[in-house]
Amino acid sequence: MVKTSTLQDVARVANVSTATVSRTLSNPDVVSESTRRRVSEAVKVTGYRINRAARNLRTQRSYSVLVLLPDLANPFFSTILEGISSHLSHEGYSLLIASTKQIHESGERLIDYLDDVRADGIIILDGSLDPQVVEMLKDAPQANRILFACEWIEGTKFPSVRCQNRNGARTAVRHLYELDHRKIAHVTGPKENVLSITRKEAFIKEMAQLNLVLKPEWIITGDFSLAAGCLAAKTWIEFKERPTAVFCASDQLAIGFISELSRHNFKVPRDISVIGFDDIDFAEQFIPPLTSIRQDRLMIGETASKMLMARIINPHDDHTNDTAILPISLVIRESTAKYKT
Amino acid sequence: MVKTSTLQDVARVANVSTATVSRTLSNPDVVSESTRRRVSEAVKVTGYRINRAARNLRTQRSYSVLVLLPDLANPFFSTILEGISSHLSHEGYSLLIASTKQIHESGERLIDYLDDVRADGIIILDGSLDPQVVEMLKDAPQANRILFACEWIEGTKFPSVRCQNRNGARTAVRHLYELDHRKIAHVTGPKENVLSITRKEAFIKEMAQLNLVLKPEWIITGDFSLAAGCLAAKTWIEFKERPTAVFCASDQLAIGFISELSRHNFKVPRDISVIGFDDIDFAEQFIPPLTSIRQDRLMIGETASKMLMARIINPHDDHTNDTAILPISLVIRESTAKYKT
DNA sequence: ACAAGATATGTAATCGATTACACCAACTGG
DNA sequence: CCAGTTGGTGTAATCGATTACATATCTTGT
Repeated sequence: MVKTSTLQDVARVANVSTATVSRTLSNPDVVSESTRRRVSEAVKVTGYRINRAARNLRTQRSYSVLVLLPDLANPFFSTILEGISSHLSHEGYSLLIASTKQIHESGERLIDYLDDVRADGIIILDGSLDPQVVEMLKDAPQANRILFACEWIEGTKFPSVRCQNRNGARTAVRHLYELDHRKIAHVTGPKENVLSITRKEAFIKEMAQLNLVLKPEWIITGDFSLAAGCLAAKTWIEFKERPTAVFCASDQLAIGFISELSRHNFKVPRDISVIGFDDIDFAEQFIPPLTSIRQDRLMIGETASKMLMARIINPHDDHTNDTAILPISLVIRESTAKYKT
Repeated sequence: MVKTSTLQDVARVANVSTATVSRTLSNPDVVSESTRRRVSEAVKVTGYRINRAARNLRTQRSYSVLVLLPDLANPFFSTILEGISSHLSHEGYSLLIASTKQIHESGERLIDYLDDVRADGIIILDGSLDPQVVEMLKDAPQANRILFACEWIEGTKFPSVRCQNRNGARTAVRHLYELDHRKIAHVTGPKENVLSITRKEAFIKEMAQLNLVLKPEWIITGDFSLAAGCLAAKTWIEFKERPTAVFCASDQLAIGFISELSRHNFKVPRDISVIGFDDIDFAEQFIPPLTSIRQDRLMIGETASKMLMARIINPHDDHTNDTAILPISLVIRESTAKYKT
């Protein structure tokens, strides 16, 4: 450990008290012009750097936010993180990361992060968290420093940031409908997942709205992954009556689906039109470039960070049920095409 | 802020001093069996949670490690993070994340992160950091708590974890050679990047070794991105004499390359064999599935974390020039094929 | 039976920043 | 000319865990 200079050192050099130095740094308006100059000079001379542990202890805050992901290795989250990170660092906050897997393994309780003065708030990007864990959080007084992003937990009061999932599903179906598709399948995310459920419901509703026939087997349960997309493709191939289009609940599913088809010499969009959800980076570069429902992940991250920050800084305002729902957009590329009989 | 119980509270309940409680928790062997039981009981009753800020202040450590990335949104890094994260959390350490972009923007100096007692160590995943910034680090006494992973900075003594970059390039060229390719191009990463340079040099050397002709224009400068891959493809199309195979310095380059070709009705591997580097998740699902040089990113992360931890815990051992070089492997898929005249 | 060591525990200083409170000087208005 | 206000600064307590040192009790060997 290397000795760095402390407030005391600065105070000595500037010939003022530590209180004055502290004030100068955190609230410059209350000190006189001349003191401000002397202190600034002293800070420069001594190379003073604040000791965060000391400040954290005294103020009972950590000036950092924890983000929980189900799986760090999933590229879907990285842009969201980028959004969170840039806003936090702008506010002088640090970003802590943990995966929910590890939380379970290590037996730590989520609330501990808040109790420990390790994090001032938590952003959860995993709606499939153990309900038991969430239950414990719900009534805790610290619960107002927790926020869900992308996913959320139905029936709880935690604030959340998400995209227009229903509208996304509706838009996808409409797009296919306008391309003259009438037999449309859907590959879902994980069975219990809120996103899966929301998108599936909206899909079914829109199909009904448009008076389209929807055979039950055309809804194929997946799990957002490439592998599940491959499986779904195999299912599609086996159908006697094949839908001419499919709405996949994630781009990864769509990409897996198309890959598997091409292994069996089917072509997209010649044999089937495929639309994904998310518009991940690869969607554009995939062959064929993937038509998708775009979520602005950077904005999701930023919005989440801003909302959480507001709650941290102003804990007594009533933020109950704050929910931000961000717009989606349809990005038309080459995996969908006019249906030709 | 919610009042949580402190060491004092536990001490009162267990009817011992705070010193004893502290010892019981951090060094159970030195207290008697009966005290241990009483304290454990008291901890349970009071719901005691350690206050990290207090411990950090007293011990002058933060029990956290900072990882610096050039770009959080790049999926290449996420698996490495997963590896780091799982090891750190296992050791009771927290993971802080920041992107080097922000470092530059905010004008913060790297060393500040260490001084602030915000991090006990730093893992840098960005070899293209401003040399000036690195220069400042070099002679600092805290320098032994910095480690590079994947990338590194030539000529400095910082320890690093990386893969066999030379061997990777050599293996790629060999693979193409064995498929009877004789005219082989190379798309590089960013000009100044150590990885680019290392792989390029190894590429050139191996071409010479095999007595292959290498026209200067066959080495196309890129930057690891999808977009650069597209550009490189355009360059290839323009060649009067087209190489029959290309070694791309990253999978993203390779995927961009192939995508662009297919937009111009070229087919891989019919018209050209393409091999990438990294073996990212998408490589397998791409069409055609990508032949690539595989790096075990999980292991890179874990190894980096372990090495750094050793230095943090045992700062006086001499770790100078520690370098771990992890093996690569050739993953043959369908983007490379026998050359047919 | 007693010195010397081992074992278990308590006392209190300490890490470094923040901030309530006290204080003083300078100014204002009647 | 003085009470009251304002602005600027200092004093010292405080946040909660760790740990050097002191103390007390118990072994053990001779």
